[in-house]
Amino acid sequence: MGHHCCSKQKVKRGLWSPEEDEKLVKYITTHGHGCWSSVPKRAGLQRCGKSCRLRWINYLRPELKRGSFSEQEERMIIDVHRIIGNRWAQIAKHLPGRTDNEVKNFWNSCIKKKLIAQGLDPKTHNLLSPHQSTSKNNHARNDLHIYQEPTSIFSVNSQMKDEPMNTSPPFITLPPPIANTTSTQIHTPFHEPMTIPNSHDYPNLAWTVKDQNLQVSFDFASRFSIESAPITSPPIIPSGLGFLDENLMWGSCGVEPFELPRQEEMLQQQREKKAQEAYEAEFDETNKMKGGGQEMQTGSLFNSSNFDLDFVESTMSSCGMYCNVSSMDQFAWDF
DNA sequence: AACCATCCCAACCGCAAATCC
DNA sequence: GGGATTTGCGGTTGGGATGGT
Repeated sequence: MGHHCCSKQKVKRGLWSPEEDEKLVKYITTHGHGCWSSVPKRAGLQRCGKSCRLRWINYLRPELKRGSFSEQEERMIIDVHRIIGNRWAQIAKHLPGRTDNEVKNFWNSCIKKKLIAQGLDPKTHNLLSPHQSTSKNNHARNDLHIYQEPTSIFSVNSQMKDEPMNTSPPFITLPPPIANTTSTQIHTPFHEPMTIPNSHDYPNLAWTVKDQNLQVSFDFASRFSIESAPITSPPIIPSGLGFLDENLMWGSCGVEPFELPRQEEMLQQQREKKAQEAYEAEFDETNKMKGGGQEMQTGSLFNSSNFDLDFVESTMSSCGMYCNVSSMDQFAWDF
């Protein structure tokens, strides 16, 4: 069984020796890695390029943080995993100095067990049914105050990921939003506490908003937010669309959950106004055509047969947001 | 002390996406 | 455009470390 990248050479496998580490570090710090498949030869190592890459990324990079995970890190992993599942590389991006492998190992060896002990299914974060969890486990759940009972939307999310797309996917249709009556202060890692309208109508709604510079997830149930990159452009959420991962989009309760950093405020207002105008203009022009002539009403459910998903994508992209709805079969839309 | 079971994590594997030519 | 190569990812494994008997 050979390696594609180095089938001719005989390659060493298994644990790396300190000498090999030294060679690799020395080579990469002076020359950079370049093409990984050429690294072993140039660095004088009898390894395959893939192995070198892995060793560097997971162990030798100077920016790596070693040692055990902090409580905040653990919490972050659980929170993000709840939304995006086993996407370790994505999760690791929220934890500076940690690798996907490290996060995955930590999950498998530690967090998974904790969740099970707390009566939660580590895959779905749903409560385990009584026959799945022991009485001892149920008892342990009493300690659990940070994990809310998981939401329907997460169940839907995981089902959609697991099921082939040619089956009829589960979906939710959100009722029309009710006027906001109260508001909630939430803390974000990137600016001062913000006020958002409460989401009483959709207490379990979660979403991820993405653009090139920002990825924020917000879960109304557990009230957390995360940041993966500095904000340099404003998040704009036209007409209350919410995202769950890049492939899933759900109508939201029609609130814009983010304020911008003060220094961005002016710029943001301009962008938002412009984007909103563009969006409205485009919508006015095309909604009848694209929407199959149907009147779009709050809470309407659309699918690929009566609505042009490209239109959604282009609309979102005109607002500077990344969105891939091609795998979606249907979604709800609030106006 | 010896044996065994379990845990943990570095490393491997196969696959898919991205990139190159 | 398409085959070859490279890169990146998630699942899995092997073996050393640790704990229990």
